Amino acid sequence: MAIEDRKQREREQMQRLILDTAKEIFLEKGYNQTSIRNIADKIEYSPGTIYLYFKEKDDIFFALHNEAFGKLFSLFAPLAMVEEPFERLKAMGKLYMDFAFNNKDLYDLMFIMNAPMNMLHEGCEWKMGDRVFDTLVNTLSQCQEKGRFKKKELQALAFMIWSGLHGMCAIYCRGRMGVMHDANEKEMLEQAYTYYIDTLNRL
Amino acid sequence: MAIEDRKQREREQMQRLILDTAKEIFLEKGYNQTSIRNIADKIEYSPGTIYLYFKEKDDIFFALHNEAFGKLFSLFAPLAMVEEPFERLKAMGKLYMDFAFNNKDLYDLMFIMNAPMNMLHEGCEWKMGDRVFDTLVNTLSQCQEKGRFKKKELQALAFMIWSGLHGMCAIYCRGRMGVMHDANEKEMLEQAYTYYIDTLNRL
DNA sequence: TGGTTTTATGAACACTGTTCATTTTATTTG
DNA sequence: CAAATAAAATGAACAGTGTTCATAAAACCA
Repeated sequence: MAIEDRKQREREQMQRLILDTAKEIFLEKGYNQTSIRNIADKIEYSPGTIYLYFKEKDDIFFALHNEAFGKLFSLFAPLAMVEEPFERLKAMGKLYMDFAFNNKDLYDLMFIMNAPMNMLHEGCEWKMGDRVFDTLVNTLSQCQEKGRFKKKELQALAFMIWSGLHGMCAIYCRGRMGVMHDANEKEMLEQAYTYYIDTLNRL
Repeated sequence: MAIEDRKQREREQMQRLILDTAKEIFLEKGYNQTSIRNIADKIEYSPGTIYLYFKEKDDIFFALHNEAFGKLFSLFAPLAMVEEPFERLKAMGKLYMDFAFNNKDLYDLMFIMNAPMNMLHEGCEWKMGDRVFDTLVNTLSQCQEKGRFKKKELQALAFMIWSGLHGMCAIYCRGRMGVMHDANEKEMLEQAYTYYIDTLNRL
């Protein structure tokens, strides 16, 4: 039935419209200012309509969180070209940090905010996080095959390595870099990253 | 005038009552459930009264954030006993991580949430953060005097080292440890910490 | 005791997420 | 094409939020 197809298409268009508008407001004014009414106003529909397309507010943010991961994955794609696993690891870390620096609010939504995680009901896995983490674990595994990170348990090692990057990004995103009083944030992040790579190199 | 003293005392008692009650609700039901009305109900005052003792809601959370730092500092106090700076660094890291694990919500309030940071008006320093960071920088400086961390810029090094710890704590606090599917969270944090120390040792 | 200052109140304002009876629009049937 | 049915959109209503402020109560001073 062609009508059903169109209806499905219209439904997806409406969801897109809501998501795009929500993202726009979110990136401009933050999570709290992105209210159902603000979204509804902007797309010229009533608030109730939004609930015909998303079960609750954080469903919208979960969807945006998923799309933000899509953006990160597309940045990671060229990494497949890098043969040497440790070189790939270093490039991946740089891409990860640059992503956080250039997309502060998206990074926050993906790795810090509670909103999207509240949508994962009990025992339900965080697919996007898993995918990033698996990529890291695989790379580390290949590093290990080449003689690096000897006798290290991969999960814990990956967790530690991820934490190093996330820590810098999270401190940046949540405005705690002021402890380095005069320092320029970007320069500080870059210098810290070189030290970070230094530690991985010696591990 | 003795009456003024009493009034001042009563004022402080009221502030204490509000803070203690806010902390109680916060630790039990989280930030969002800690509303002015919930606090007012519990202490049997009207909502408006709270605004006679705190300018706004996040003023209360800024005060709680400060007191949480007090708790961390008191845990750090025994570190002064540890002569060897690198040993002190390791002990400090362990205390920091244990604090986060045992006081998830307080750690969140101190190092992740936006609420208390919003109270630091433009150009106003984050004293509590500064104090922790300075402690770290000093310890690293002493490590350097003993020949460790050669040719490393202290601020950036401290930032990187702090980030490693904060990353693990933040991933834990914000429920992103599920990527290590079966793993026990506490065990994982401990193993990652030993690897982390390993990296510092080789730096 | 009377007047003044301090403290407390709770209604009101402008928001929030969410629900649901009602109305409008679209599709199918007679 | 018109009537009946199904789908979609509405916006008022509910229970909540932070915050303000005119009013009322209490405490203090003369």
